[in-house]
Amino acid sequence: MATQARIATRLPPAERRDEILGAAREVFAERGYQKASMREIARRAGITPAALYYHFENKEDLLIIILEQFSNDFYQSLLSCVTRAQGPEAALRSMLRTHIDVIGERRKDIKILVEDKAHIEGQKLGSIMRKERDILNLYTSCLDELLSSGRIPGRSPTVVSLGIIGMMNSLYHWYREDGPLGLEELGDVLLGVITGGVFGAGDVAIPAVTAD
Amino acid sequence: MATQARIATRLPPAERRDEILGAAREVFAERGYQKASMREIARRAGITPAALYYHFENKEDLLIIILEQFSNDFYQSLLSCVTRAQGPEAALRSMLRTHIDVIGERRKDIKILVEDKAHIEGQKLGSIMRKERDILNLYTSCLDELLSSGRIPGRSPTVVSLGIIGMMNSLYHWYREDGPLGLEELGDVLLGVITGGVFGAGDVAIPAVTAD
DNA sequence: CAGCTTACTGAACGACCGTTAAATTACAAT
DNA sequence: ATTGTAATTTAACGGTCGTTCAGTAAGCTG
Repeated sequence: MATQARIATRLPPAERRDEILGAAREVFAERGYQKASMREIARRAGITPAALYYHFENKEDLLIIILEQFSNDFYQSLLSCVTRAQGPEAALRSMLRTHIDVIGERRKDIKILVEDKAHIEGQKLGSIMRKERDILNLYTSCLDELLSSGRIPGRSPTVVSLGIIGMMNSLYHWYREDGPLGLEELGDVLLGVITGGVFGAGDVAIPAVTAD
Repeated sequence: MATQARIATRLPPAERRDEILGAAREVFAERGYQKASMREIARRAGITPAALYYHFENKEDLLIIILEQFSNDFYQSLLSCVTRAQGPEAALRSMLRTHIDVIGERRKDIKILVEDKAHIEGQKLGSIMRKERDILNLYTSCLDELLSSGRIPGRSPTVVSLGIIGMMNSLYHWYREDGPLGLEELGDVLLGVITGGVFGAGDVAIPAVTAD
């Protein structure tokens, strides 16, 4: 009811920026970018709409910063899987686990990335889509290696990667923290399907060299 | 430049309705429901914004009708796969193929369903989500049968189904009609991954009873 | 041709939106 | 205490949106 304190407690720009970005992430994820209003973002950040424009250029700027931040983090997480893993097979497994973890931890971000990236106009969209392409390439080069060493059948790595990413990302639609299955169990199931298929046993039954 | 003919040629309501729904489908798919304007829909339908309200209640009404139509069609297509197939395994394969075909033919509809259904408020949303649940159930009961007859490993059919649907639906994001691979080839790859997994041979290598 | 219904138009209303300019306050340094 | 500046507010502009309503033209019926 009360419209809060008359004036916002003054904050160093870095902190205020973070609070605004946090509020924007929430509102974007809840309402979608188009329906999200600057007034609502400001309200949640505890400041006036006009104050947003002291810290950011405009609404699209908020979206861009959120998505660049997230897609970079996401890429780095997956990259470190490849770096640390011994061989493409272990790398693939590690990436899938990490992918699921990231979606669990940052569901709002991935929803915004998938559903609202299209509303970015101009060159900034390119930079984000390039990062997405980089993520795709992490999967495809993994599959390329497995393919050329004859450990997987000859299917288009790009299409397989896109399919995998599609399945992983679909998690944000239906995963509920209070659901019957935890993230790890969901990971077991999806990882099993991707590695072994519906009819295969998944992790257990892979006729691979590097099985544990 | 020219704002078109002064007055729209008079049309029987059924035809006009279809034209409006077609225009709405296009604009919703291109811009997203929130950014789609009634003025733009009217422009493409060749009539005045006000005329929309002679045929439909409001903007949300357009969305609801489009999505109810599509989700019903979608459900019926998948249901007929189950009906016609002999046994759950053939049914699953048939459903996957049909799923891919539907996405190829009605990419706009599925995009609207996935991205904009959340903007429907009230009881109508329930009816659409119920149809989506029905679609999910077609997959899960298929997997249930396979599970209870011991032909697939014991993974949660619901989670597997959601994963499958997620992978299938992701097609609408990246499938391009003028891309290097046709829909059928994409279907081969995805069906292979789902049935046999990344490491398995897919269709070919299934140790199943009803193989063709 | 007259009259009635049906499909559509023209014009506007009120609401909300992103954004900006100028005024104002909070705070650190002096 | 005073000043200077950095952070925020107040107030408003221009624009677009969904929607409404009174009027108008089209086309069938007699």
